[in-house]
Amino acid sequence: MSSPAPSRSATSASRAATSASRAATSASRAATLGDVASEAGVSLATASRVLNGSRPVAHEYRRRVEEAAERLGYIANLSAQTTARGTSPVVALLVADIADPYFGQLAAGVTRAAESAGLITTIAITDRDAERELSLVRTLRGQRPRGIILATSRDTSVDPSALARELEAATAHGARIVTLGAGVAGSQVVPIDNLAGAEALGTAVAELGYRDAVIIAAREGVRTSDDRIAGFSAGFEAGGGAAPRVVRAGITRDAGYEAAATLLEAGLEPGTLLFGVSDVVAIGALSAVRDAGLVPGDDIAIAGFDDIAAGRDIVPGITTVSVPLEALGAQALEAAISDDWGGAAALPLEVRLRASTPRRA
Amino acid sequence: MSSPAPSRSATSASRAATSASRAATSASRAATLGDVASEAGVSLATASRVLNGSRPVAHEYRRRVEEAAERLGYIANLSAQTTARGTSPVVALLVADIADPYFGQLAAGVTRAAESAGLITTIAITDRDAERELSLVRTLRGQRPRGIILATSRDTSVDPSALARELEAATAHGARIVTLGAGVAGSQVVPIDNLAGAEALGTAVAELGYRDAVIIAAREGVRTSDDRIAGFSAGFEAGGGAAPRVVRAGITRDAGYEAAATLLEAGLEPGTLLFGVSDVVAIGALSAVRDAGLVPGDDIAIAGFDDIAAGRDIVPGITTVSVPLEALGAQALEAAISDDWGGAAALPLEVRLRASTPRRA
DNA sequence: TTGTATGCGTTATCAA
DNA sequence: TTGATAACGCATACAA
Repeated sequence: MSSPAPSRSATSASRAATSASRAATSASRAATLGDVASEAGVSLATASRVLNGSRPVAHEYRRRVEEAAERLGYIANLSAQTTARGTSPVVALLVADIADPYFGQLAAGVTRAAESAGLITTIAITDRDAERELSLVRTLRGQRPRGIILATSRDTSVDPSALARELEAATAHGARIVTLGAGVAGSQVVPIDNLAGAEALGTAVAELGYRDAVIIAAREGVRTSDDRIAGFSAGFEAGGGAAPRVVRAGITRDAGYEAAATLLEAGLEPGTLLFGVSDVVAIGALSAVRDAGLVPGDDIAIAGFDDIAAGRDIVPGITTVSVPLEALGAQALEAAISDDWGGAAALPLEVRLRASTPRRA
Repeated sequence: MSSPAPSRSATSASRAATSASRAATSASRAATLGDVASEAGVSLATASRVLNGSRPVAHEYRRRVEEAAERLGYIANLSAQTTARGTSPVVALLVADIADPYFGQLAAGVTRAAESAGLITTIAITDRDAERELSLVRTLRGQRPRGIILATSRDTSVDPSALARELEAATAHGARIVTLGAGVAGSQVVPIDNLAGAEALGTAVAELGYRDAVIIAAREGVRTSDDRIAGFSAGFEAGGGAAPRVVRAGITRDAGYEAAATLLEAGLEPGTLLFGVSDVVAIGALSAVRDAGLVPGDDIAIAGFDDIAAGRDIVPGITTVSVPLEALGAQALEAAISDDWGGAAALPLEVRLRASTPRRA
């Protein structure tokens, strides 16, 4: 240990020392491409070429640059790269509420696909507020993202022109706009056939013998909600059910709970079906039914939409329509980055009949 | 309509025309600060000063610049700003799995706080893979984020030095590192007192009369899991319970389900308590108990940890320890951006006794 | 108060 | 193949 290092390793030893002292004072400054170049004794251009593999570089130089970069812990400055290249490796994702499992699963799909495409995902939350969405798109536009994925509620009661303008501007920046579900002008859309799915559900529960249904939905204008109302009603009536009554509550678990509780207080015919326009709503409703001392399924039936993972552990199992959230997220990313995205057929949604809607005697 | 425009508005009319044609051909190029400056007839510097309000600018110029920016739909290029300023308005968030409600709630807390601080959140998923985490930190480092928040499992069986080096490098770039829960070298830590919380839980259930418990946990080395095991065991034994057996499964709902199913097949004494180290695990276990034809709570008791929102609708209610996820996320963001973050006391975790652990006769 | 000029870290063009 | 050097879009020190 006290013997001098063999001369062969003298160089690397001194380099290690350099690197160590660098690390010690490293709170100072991050290594730049210039640092790498001079450390390697080559020009800036050559270093750049090695590190992003654009053009051929002699083996020796390549090696020296790579070693220097390694030694310095060099990582390219993304912002500088972006300004120089004029294109950034980020996709922006707008969701209504990331704590909602629906959007969580969606985000997982987007993020996973993005990462495997070497892209970075930026996420923003609209809290279901159209103004907020607008301002967020505006902000995100500053990033010059490769794509913007809108997984937020379309609200038909809000003038879409402001958003459209903003999105058009983003398009001018080279971003590709993708909307999930109900599309928006000038965007590619990854369709979700809420109408057909809800109709199939309506038909299925009518076939089970239900004749009275109340739909717990979002305020009028929320596209997804409205489509599911329309689809369900059509299917339900076609199957012999009465026209469902619609209660405007909201699209959260608590909204579902409150709405159902209120309905129950006002008196609800046993055998009535409560259809929550999303699983979280249905789950809330189910809890309200139980808390009212009734048996969900037997006394009051429940159905939802989405088939979120969290629903698996609810008892009774909730009848719902499965939506392949992660796959849709991946599809959205695909649409956002591929040059020749021919559009996609809506992925099939499947009705899942479970114990929350037993066959009526 | 066919009459000529009054001369007063000629200018603005022609500008409108210009702007319109711009919009028409707008797929071409995004407006830059230079465009705004020349449109307003001022220098680049003046335009810049107006738009980021740094220094005083004459009213007239200010107005012209603002109007020009508005007309052109100008939004500053964030990358260019970042390279020029040397600091970026982004914080990076690393989570194990964004589809997991635990991380979803956490992410919501971080993102909300970030937005209200004018920051953009970048999100990445480690899938609980330490190597992946390392490479993600490396990638994110390229963004020169203001802060990096690690909400991923610390794994004591993995050599932390590589990650530490990477984080140190990020620090050199000016990023502040924040870890949630078990800290990592060189980072600020937003503590989660898993040990104390679990101990309180162990004590509480022992007090309820439980004497036998099995802990369903992650593989050895996952810090959060290990802490909860240790804490629970200590509390349980202190309260008179037998030393709990530990089953290594995983920290997902399915892992909880499988582990519990296996345990039940092998035979489990009635009155045994199953403690899942997180609610998702406990929820899975609860379903397994039910699927085995037993009554969760009465036959086999269940307890979890986290008090995730999705647990509210599970029946029986799951005894757990509440962790203020959103608040912790907000706290983490605070730590990541404030210059004088003095550290924080661990937020109090509270035991919530529910029907899944009835008092034993 | 305004404008000029320089710099930020990269990439890409053009000679050599 | 390599190296100067001019962009990229913006911020800012300095001069006017």
